[in-house]
Amino acid sequence: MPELPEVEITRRGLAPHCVGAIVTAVVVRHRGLRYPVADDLEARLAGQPLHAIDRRGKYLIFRFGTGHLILHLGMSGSLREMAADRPAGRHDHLDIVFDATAIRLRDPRRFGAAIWTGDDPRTHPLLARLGIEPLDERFDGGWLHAALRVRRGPIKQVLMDSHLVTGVGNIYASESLYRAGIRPTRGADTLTRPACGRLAAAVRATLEEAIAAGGSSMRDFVHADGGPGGFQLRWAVYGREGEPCRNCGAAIRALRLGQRSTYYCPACQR
DNA sequence: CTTTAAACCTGGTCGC
DNA sequence: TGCGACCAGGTTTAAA
Repeated sequence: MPELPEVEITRRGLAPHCVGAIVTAVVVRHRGLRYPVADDLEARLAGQPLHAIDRRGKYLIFRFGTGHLILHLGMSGSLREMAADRPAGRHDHLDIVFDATAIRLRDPRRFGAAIWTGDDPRTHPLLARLGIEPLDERFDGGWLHAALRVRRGPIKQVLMDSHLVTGVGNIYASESLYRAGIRPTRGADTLTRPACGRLAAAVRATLEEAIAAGGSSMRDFVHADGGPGGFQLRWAVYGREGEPCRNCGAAIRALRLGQRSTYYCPACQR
């Protein structure tokens, strides 16, 4: 479900409800996430003040008094703030309770993760080697051009490598490449410096627009308050095989790249 | 070192 | 209606 914009929207939606509050209880209903949820998570969190919620790529980092809870929403996860006594559904695996309200993790496919660490979370093996944040000002044409020089393979797959650039998922990769006028199959090391400038700007603009629109139109995405993701944004190419390009009218094409659906306009993207 | 495929898991959709 | 095949926003891990 979530790429970087959805994770960021979740972060912003949750923070006002719980930053500064103290954890009164933790409920784990299913410990079988991508990694087993630690048996002592409840004991670790109880009584802890929540100082902040940060984001690194698609990971959320909850900063508590004595350590950090690293959460990932995987493919189908969502986090919502709600009344603590609201009945839990089949896929509601984790609650962090602050008096009368709770933050609830729902994740049908259970590709998500909830990991406690007492150390600096940025040194955690899952986070330590993540690539540049695409919204970081250092992410620009020059940076991208230098990075792509040594990368083989289709630009779309390279763009989705979280150890190069973190947060760009399958949908936004297709959308950004369309915006930049670059074909997903183009060899990453063949992109010119100007093309890299267009691509870096396109990635940034696509992500920022999605955040501003409040979560784009992901199928299952729900806001931290439970409202729908807002359907203000429509994809330019994603999921539109056979439909006309909004720029030139050509039929959008689909192909598979690294076992992932990929969409592009054969006329606008070279 | 790089690049690619398999694995994790549930649920929805489509064709027969 | 049922059943199997296939698809879905991610990322690690193992294999080549």
